[in-house]
Amino acid sequence: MQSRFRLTRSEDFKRVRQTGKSYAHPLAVLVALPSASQNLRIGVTAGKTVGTAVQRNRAKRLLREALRPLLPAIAPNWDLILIARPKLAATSLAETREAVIALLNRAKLILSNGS
RNA sequence: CAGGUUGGUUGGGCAAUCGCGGUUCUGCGUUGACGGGAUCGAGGAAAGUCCGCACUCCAGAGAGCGCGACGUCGGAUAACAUCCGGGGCGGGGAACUAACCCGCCGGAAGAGGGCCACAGAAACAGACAGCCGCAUUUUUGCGGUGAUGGUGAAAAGGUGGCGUAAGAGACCACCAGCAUUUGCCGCAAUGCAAAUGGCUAGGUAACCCCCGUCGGGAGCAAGGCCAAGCAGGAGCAAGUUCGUCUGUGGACGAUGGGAGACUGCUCGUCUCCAUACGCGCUUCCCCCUUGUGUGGAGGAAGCCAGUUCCGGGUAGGCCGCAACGAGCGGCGCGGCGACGCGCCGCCCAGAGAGAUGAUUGCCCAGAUGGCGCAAGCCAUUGGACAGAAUGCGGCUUAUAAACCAACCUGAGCA
RNA sequence: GCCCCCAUCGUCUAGUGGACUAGGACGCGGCCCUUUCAAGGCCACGACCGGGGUUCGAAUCCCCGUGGGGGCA
Repeated sequence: MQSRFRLTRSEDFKRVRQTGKSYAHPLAVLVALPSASQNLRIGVTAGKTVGTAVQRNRAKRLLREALRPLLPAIAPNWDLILIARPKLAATSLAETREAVIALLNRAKLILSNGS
């Protein structure tokens, strides 16, 4: 996921967190908000409750890697935030991917149900 | 060979595919939220933020006070509380003890103050018991005594003698310790030796303090710059005349005026403003009136004018800031060493919600199990602590395991 | 990232100039009182964040670590 498709500005995060709709999962939380722009933007975040810097980076990399093959199937015009939870640092990529797919399905953001 | 100790190095390797960040080059019937190539991309601790610097801003005539840090000697260094080499004391390490390791280091004689609970007579000096002398009403008073008892973490140098009423460095010998002087090795601390002195001086300065050295304060969210806007501030400046039309409110034109921009200046050109002042609008006060701020009269204050300049702070963007450095690697020289000097070569992460990940194969340590006398073979498993954010030098803390070198002790062989 | 502060029973705190077997309140447990409950009374349990050091002696002083909190024009 290239950086221009990420959420970067602090106020964007604030807006999505405050006005978006959130979906919870034991491993992560998804917050979604329809956006005015034509493109999908995704922010991945891990707070201090996840653990040390190594564990936070690990959690964010897992979420990005789990998200990467799903990107073409996700509906555009959305701003998304994925928030890591403490258990995520100790899980595998396959479990993370299942969690992300489940969250996206619940938010009805996956366009083609091919996979 | 066994055991122990210290120092150093590494911190899995190679390959393939997909993906990410920086720099740079580049392609185009499609200049894109486009594509392609090259190259670089975490650590020994990046961590804790405990010290020291660089750098930046603020303050400041100079100096001092205060506060803080440090304190054996010599050296290294940009600097340090760090490092190297030496010294002293205490502790650990085979209950002694080797290599070696750990901690501490000015001053309590030489300024002064404070504290030393409980116990004990007494904590730096005041006699509880005991001993001795004198007096005495025979059980007390006065005096001497730190040699004895017990207390305590600490009790007036120790042993022996002489001496005495009893005792005491009061005196003597030896020992321990202190100060001064001299000599020797050493740059020095220190050590060794001798002489002399007074014979004794408790501990605590990680209590205040004294002496010496150093430090102005804050920290890259420092700090600098930029576009737009806002808060705010400052300057300048009014209402000319004439004509036409008219619905009498005004509109248009001309002339002149004001402010500004362009320019080095003038001319010139351009933009904006004004002749909005009335039966005006807003608020307040007061009077009359009304079902009612319903209607009316009066008074006060404000508005009906713009334009130019200056101009924040936060958020945003750029710089600081990632390629020239207390830089890295190699070689040589000097030094016991920390380190320094010279030559050659190299350019080596840099974001700004934060780039290193995923999958697969082979190999390398390691662990477990099985087979084997052994070398070894097979299977399964499996890679510590941990992620740069202004940079650097240290310290401290976390860390699976491997390799190399040196030293010590013991045993054996030559 | 940079810079500060704090840590004492389950909770809130006192003690910080060394003497402590660490005090108090609420809570918890037991007993008494009451017909019972509450209130009250008595008793008990219960802590110096961890490790080193200085000192005769450390909650206190010094160093290192751990955890928590706060600030940054």
